[in-house]
Amino acid sequence: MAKKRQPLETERRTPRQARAEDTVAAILEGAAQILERGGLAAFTTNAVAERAGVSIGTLYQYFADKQAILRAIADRELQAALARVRQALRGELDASPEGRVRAMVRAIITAFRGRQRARKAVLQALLAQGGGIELLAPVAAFLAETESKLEHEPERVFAALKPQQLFVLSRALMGAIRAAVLEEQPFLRDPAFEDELVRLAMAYLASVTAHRRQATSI
Amino acid sequence: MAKKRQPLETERRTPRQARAEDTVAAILEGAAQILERGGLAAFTTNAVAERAGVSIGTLYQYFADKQAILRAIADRELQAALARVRQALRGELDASPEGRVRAMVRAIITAFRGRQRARKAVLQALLAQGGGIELLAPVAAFLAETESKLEHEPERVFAALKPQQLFVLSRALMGAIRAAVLEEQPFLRDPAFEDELVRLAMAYLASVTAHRRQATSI
Amino acid sequence: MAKKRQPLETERRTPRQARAEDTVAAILEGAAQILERGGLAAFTTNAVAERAGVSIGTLYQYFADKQAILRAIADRELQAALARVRQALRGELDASPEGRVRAMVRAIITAFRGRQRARKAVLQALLAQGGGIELLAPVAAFLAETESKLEHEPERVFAALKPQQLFVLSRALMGAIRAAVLEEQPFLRDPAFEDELVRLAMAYLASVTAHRRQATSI
Amino acid sequence: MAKKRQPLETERRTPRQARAEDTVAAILEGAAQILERGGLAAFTTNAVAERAGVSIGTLYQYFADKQAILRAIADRELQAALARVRQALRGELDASPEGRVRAMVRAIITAFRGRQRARKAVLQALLAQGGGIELLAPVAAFLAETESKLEHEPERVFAALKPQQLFVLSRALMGAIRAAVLEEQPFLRDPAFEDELVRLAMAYLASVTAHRRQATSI
DNA sequence: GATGAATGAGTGTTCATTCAT
DNA sequence: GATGAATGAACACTCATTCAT
Repeated sequence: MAKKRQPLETERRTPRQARAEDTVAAILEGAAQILERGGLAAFTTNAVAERAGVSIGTLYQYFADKQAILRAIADRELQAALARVRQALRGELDASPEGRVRAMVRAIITAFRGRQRARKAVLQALLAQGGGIELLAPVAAFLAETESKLEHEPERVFAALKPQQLFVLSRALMGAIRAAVLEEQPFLRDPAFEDELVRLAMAYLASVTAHRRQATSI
Repeated sequence: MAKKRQPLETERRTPRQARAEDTVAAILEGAAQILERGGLAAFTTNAVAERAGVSIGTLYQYFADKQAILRAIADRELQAALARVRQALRGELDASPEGRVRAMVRAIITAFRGRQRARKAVLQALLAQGGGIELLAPVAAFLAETESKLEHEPERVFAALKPQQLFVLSRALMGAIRAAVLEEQPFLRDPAFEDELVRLAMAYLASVTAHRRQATSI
Repeated sequence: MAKKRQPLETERRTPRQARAEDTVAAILEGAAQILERGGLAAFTTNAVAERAGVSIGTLYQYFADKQAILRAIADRELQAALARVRQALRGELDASPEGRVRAMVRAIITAFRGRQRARKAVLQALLAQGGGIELLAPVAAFLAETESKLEHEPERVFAALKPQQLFVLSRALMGAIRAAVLEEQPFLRDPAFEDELVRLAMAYLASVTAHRRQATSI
Repeated sequence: MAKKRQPLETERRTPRQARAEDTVAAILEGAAQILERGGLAAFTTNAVAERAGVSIGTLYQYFADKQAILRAIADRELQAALARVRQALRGELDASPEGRVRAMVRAIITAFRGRQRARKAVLQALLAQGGGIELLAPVAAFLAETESKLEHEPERVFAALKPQQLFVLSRALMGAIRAAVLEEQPFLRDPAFEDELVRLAMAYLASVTAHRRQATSI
C-alpha cells in the first residue's frame, strides 16, 4: 500500500499517475543511456529529453534542473546497489564472518559492473557539486544493522567497529574497487582481486578485534 | 644553472624571456586560486586570465587549451606531493616498517591538506578526461625503490607485495583519505584516523607476509 | 498542397510550426541583407541573428553552422536564378538556335543583377569552401534536356557538344559575366555586351559543328 | 639603372639593403608556402613570420598589414605570369594568328599550374576585399601592344578588338581556365582542352573580323 | 499536461597588431 | 633594426531554461 517510490525533494511534481511514472522512468533511463555512451559531456537536457522520447518541456515538469536528474539517477543506482547487496547478504547471514565479508565485497564489485561510464559520470557530476554521495555509507549502515540481528556476538564483525573504523574500512574497500573501475583495470573480474579485498577487510577486522580484546583484558 | 622549469608538452611556447616565466607562474597560480574558490565550475579561461592579471591572449600563448592548464597544475601538485613524501620518508628509512608506513600515510594526508578544492577539481577534471593521474602510483614506486636499498630483507614490506596487492593497498589508503577529504571529515586531522590507516596497512601487510610464509613452509 | 520548402540537409531542425518557417525565412533574409551591405567580412552569425530579429540561439537551431546559412542562401539564389532562366527559355523553344542562346545569355545576366554583392559574397564563400559552384551545371542540364524535346535534330546546338566542350562554353560565358559582375562593369546592362557573348557562343558552336561535319564527310 | 623592383604603395619601407630585400623575399616565399599548404585559413601573420624565419615584428616593418602581403604576392605572381607569356609569345611573333593564340592559352594554363592553391587563395582573398586583380587584363594589354609592332595588319588579331570584345575574350578564356583550376578538373593537362580553348578564341576572332569586313564593304 | 520554438549569457579560442626591450 | 611577449576585440557556437501555444 505504501508508495514504493519515495518522492525526492528534487522532483517538481510527484507522479501520481501511471503515465507520469513512466515518463520519469523514461527520462532516467534516457539519461543513463546518454551518460553511458557519451559521458558527462554528452549529458545535456535536450539530449536526455530526446532520447527519453519526451519534449524538453515535459522533462522540466518533472525535474527542477539538470542536477536533479543526476541526483535521481544516483538515488536509483544506490537503491539498486543496496538491493543487490541485501540480496547477497541474505543468503550468507549464517555464514562465517569471512563469508559475509566476501559476500559484501562481491556484491559491491558486481554493483559496479555494467554502465560503468554512467556511474562514473554520475559520481563525478555529484562530486563536482560538492555533494558527496557515498554509496558505501548506506551499505555499511545496512551491514551493521543486519549484524545486530545475529545471535552470537562474536560474529558481529562490523557492529564491533567504531564509526571511524567503519569509515576507514568501507572507504578503503570502495577506494580500491573504484580505482579499479575508473582505471578500467582488467583484474576487476579476477577472483584473486576479490581475495585481496577480503584479505584486507579480514586483516583489518582481526586487528581491531585483537586490539580491543587486548585492551579489555588489561 | 639548469633550467628549473622543464618544458611540458602542454606548453605552446617555451618562455625565453624572464617575463614569460613569471607569466606562466601567474597563470598557474591564478588557476589554482580560481579552482580553490569556485571549483571546476568557476574554472573558465577568462576567469583564470583575469585573476592571473594577464590577457586571455597571453594565456593562450602558453597553454594550448583549457585542459593544458589543468594538466600543468596536476603535474605541479604531483611533484610537490612527491617531494613532501620523499622528504617525510627520508628521515624514516631506518625506522621500523610501521614507522615507514606511518610516515607515508602522514605524508599523503599532509599532501592533501591545503587547496583541497583545487586538488579535488583537478582530480575530477583529469578523471573526466580519462586521464588517470594516480598520485599513488609514483609514491608506491618511490617506496619500492627506497626499500630496495634496505639491507635486511624482512624489512622490505612494500617490495614483497605483488603488483595487484600493491594496487589494493595503495588505492585502499588513498580511498579512505580521499573520502575524508572530499567529505570534509573533521577527523582528517585526528591522530586516531592516522592510527587506523596505519593499522589497516600493517594488518594487510602482515596478512600477506604470513600467507606467503605459510605457503613457503609447506 | 505539397510542402513548399524542401528540408535541406543543412538544417538542424525541420520546422513543424508555422512560426519556425517564418524564423528561417527571417534568418535567410537577414543574412542576405548583411551580405549585401557589408560583404563576407560583415557576415557574422551574431550580426545575422540580430538583423533577422532572432536570438543567436534560434539561428543555431535551424542552421548547423555559419556555412549552412551560406549554403541555404546559395541554394535559394540558385533556384531563383534557374527559375528565371527557365522562364526566359520557355518562350524561346521554337526560336532559332541563336534565339535560344541569346535567351540563355540574357537570363543569366539578368539573374546576376540585383543584390550583386550578396550573390558575390555567397559565390566567394562557396568557392572558398572548395565547393564547386555548379551554378552552371543545372543550367546546362536544363538546356540539354530542353533541346532533347526538339524535333529537328540540327537545331540541337547544346546537345551536340561533348562534355568538355560544354564545360568550356559554359565556363567561358560565366567567366565573362562573372568578371563583369565582380568588376562592376557598367556595360553589364549594355545590349552590345550581350551581343558579344552571343557571338562568342555562336562562333564556338559553329566551329564545333563545322569541325564535326568535316570529320564525318571524310 | 632603374630599380628592378618598383616599390609598392603597400610596403612600409623600401628595402635599400640587400638584407632587407632578402627579408621581404623570405616573407613572400613563406606566405606563398603557407597558402599553398593550408589555404587562406592557415594564412596568419604569425604563421607567415614563423615560416619566413623572421619575427612578427620584422614582418610588420615591411608590410603595413596582412592584406599588403597578399597584394605583394599577387603582384609578384602577375609579374611572373606576364614574363612567362612574354617569353612564350616572343618565339611566336611571326607565327600564324592561331599560333599566337595557342601560345597565349598555353602560357596562361601553364601559369596556373604549380601553387594552384596559393593562387586560388590569393584570388579569393583579394576578391573578398573588393579588389579585382585581373591577371588577364595586363596580359591582353601586352598582347595588343605586341601586335602593334607587326607589319602585316591582317595579322593583328587582338589589336583589332574593341575594348569590350577584348574583355569578353580574355575573361571567357580565363573563366574556363580558372574553373578548371578551381574545380580541379583532370583535363587541365589534356591537350584537347587546350584545343578547345584555342578553338573558342579563334572562332570568336574570326567572327569579329568577318563582321567588321562585312560592315566595311557595304 | 505536453510541446518545442525561442532565448541569451556565457564559453573556449583566434589572430592582427603594438611596443617595450 | 629586430625581437617576441602581450593585448583584447571579436568570433562561432552551446545549452540550461522559459513560456506561449
